[in-house]
Amino acid sequence: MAKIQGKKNSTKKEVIIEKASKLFREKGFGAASMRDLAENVGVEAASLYNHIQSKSEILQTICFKVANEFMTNLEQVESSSESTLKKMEAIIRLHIRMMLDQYEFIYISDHEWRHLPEPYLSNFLSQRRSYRKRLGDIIEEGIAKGEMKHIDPYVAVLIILSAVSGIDSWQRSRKSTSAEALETNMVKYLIEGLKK
Amino acid sequence: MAKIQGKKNSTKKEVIIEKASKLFREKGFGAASMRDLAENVGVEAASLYNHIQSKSEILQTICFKVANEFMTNLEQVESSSESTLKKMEAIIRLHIRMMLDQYEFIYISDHEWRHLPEPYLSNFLSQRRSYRKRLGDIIEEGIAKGEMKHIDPYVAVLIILSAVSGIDSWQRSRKSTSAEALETNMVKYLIEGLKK
DNA sequence: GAAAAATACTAACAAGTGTTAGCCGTCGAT
DNA sequence: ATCGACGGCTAACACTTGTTAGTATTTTTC
Repeated sequence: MAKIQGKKNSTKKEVIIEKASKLFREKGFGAASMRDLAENVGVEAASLYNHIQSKSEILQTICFKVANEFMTNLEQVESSSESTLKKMEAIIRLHIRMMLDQYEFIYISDHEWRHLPEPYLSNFLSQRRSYRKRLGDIIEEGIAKGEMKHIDPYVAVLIILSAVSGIDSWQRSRKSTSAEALETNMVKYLIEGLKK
Repeated sequence: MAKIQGKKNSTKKEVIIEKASKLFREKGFGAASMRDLAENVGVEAASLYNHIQSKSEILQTICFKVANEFMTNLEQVESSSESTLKKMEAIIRLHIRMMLDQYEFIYISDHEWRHLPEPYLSNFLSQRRSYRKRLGDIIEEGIAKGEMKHIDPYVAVLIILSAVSGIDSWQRSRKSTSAEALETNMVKYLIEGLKK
């Protein structure tokens, strides 16, 4: 029953989702067609439906895979016994690294979630809201403990998340700056801005 | 020859572009249809073509209007005789304010430029590259003059532009934080991260 | 090797896409 | 009063969309 198609030991469904993520990023979810996708997979459009149920199921899979991964990692950080600054640094580094090596998935989760059908859309947004809230709580704690400067936690979260998400416009022109330098400099900037 | 339709003294073409910007933001350029737009304007789809030439002409108009506005303001700042820190602060404040009161236009210019047809796409991207380069030059000068901490200028620009662009996800949930507080806190964070 | 399950294909659907042609009414200018 | 431009309308075009039915072909299981 299992199939070992594609390049490595991955389901055809996984291959489809991988190709789709590349396509969705390039053209946007709305402008990417199933016939486009089929051609990239090397198959006729109708054949895709033996592995997936609909176009938007692909989007759902990608968005929630990313959301869950971030959520899981946040819980791990939260339950650690580091300082609040170290916690934020860990989260920032994680975001940067995921952006670097799961670029396509994260880009789509960041930019194409608008096209999720209900009730997934509401679900996704509520998960996102919760994530940001919990990041804000860490910063609030950091301020209370005197480890961070007095700043609106929500604005700080906004800046941090937007900044790492902006790496997408670096991805193409990765000429001058290396990945390590990018991470180092970003952490420097973003953490210095928090420190008291 | 001029017509005084819409609400204020604005051309019908301007009304169309305004409605379109709202629609493109909500559904994305690809998913927004001309019939959708027509309905919002209060007219049949075909009638739109008495005022515009194509769907993508609308996108071009919006994208280049925004790009030119930013470019003009950058030139003004560049030619001033303020310190490099003041220059960056002025630019950041300008970005935030434009994001607040020209939200729809800027959002589209930020997120939907991918759908520009050539040669406008290349043109747009080159203008964007130039803008970032010149911002980076200001920061480089700030470092050389000892006003800013040693940081990769390109990364700093990336962070700043992404952060202000991220205000879009604030726009909807503008409950807790006021516009002034948002600006104050953002400037605080972003400038503190630069200062030596 | 036969039976069964999985997955490919072709053809087609109903709906929606941007856009054009051609027509008709409403104005302001001559 | 007439002309001509303007801007609205209806119909239609040529295509693309996501998706389904039905059938053939390949692959797995026994």
